[in-house]
Amino acid sequence: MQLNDMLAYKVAMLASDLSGSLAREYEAYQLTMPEWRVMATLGACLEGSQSKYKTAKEIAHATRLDKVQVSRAIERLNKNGVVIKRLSKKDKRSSLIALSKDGKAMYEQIIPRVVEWQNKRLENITDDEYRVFLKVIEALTP
Amino acid sequence: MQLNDMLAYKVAMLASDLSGSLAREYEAYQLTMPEWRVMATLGACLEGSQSKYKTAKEIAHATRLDKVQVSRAIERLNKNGVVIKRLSKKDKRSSLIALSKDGKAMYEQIIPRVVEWQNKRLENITDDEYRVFLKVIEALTP
DNA sequence: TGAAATTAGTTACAAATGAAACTATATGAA
DNA sequence: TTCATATAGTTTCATTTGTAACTAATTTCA
Repeated sequence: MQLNDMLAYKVAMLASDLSGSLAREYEAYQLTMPEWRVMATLGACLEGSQSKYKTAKEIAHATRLDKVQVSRAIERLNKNGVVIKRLSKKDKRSSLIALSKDGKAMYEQIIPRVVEWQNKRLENITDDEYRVFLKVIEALTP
Repeated sequence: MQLNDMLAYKVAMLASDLSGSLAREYEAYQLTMPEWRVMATLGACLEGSQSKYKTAKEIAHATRLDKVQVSRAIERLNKNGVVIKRLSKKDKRSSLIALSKDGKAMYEQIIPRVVEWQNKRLENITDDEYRVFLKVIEALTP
C-alpha cells in the first residue's frame, strides 16, 4: 500500500491545494483564512431574513474554527473597520458582530471571485460526477 | 452563498476529520503525522523490488512534506530506532534512510490498522461511487 | 582546472496555532 | 437570595510550523 492509495492522504493533498489556491483570491484583500471564513459567514447571513448580527460563538460554530481563532479574527477585522461590534444587551459577555459598510462592500467584491474560482475548478466535472462526489463526502463524514 | 456550499471549505472539513481520525491509529505508536508519512513511504518501498533506502529528498517528494519537516521526522525516527541512516557514498551531502528491524515490525503492525480504518470509512460507499470520487479528486487537482 | 552557481540537509528564528488559565457574566439549585 | 457551576470571550504560554539563512558537497562551464 502506497501513501498515494490512502484516502486520508489524497483528501489532505486536495484540501491543501484547494485552500491555497482559493486563498489567492482573498489574500489580495489582506485576509487570512480564518478572517475570510468569518466574513463569509457574516456576509451570507445578510442575504436571508435573519439578523445580520452574530455572536462569536455562532461564528465559531458556522466556520468550525475554535473560539480563540474567531476572537483573533474578529479583533483584526474590527481594527481594520471590516466588522462592527456592539455589546449584546441580552448577555453582557457577548458581542454582536456584523459586517460594516466597508466590510459588506469588500465581501461583495470577493464573492464573485470565489464563485468564478470554484466554477473554473469544476469545469471539467459533470453535474452527475459532482453530485456523487458530494454524496461521498457526506458519507465519509460521520 | 453559504460557507457550507463552498468546495474548498467542504474538502478542508473532510480532510481535517479524516486526518484526525486516522491519526488515532498511529498516535498509539507515538508517531506524528509527518513521521507516519515517512514510515509509510519507507514501508511501501520494502514491498517492491526497489532499494529499501531512500534519500530525504525522495521522501519529501513522495510525502509532499517539505524538507524541514522530513529532516525533523527522520531525526526523531532515527533517535527512536525506527529508521536507520547511512551516508551515501555517491553524494556525501545525503543520507540513505531505511526502516530498521523494529521500524519494519512497527510498520507491519500499523498497516493493517490503517487498512481496516479505511475500509470501515468506505463501507457505505459503493465501488462505483468511490471510483467517481477518485476521478473528481483527480480532475480537481491541477 | 577552478570559481560561480546549484543542491541536500540542518539550524535558527519568527509567525501561527492550540491548550489552559483567566475575567466577567449568567444560570441553577439549595 | 446566595453559593456553586457553567459559559462567552480574551489572554497567556508552550508547541508547531514554515521561512530564510547556513554548511557542506556537487555540478557547471569559462
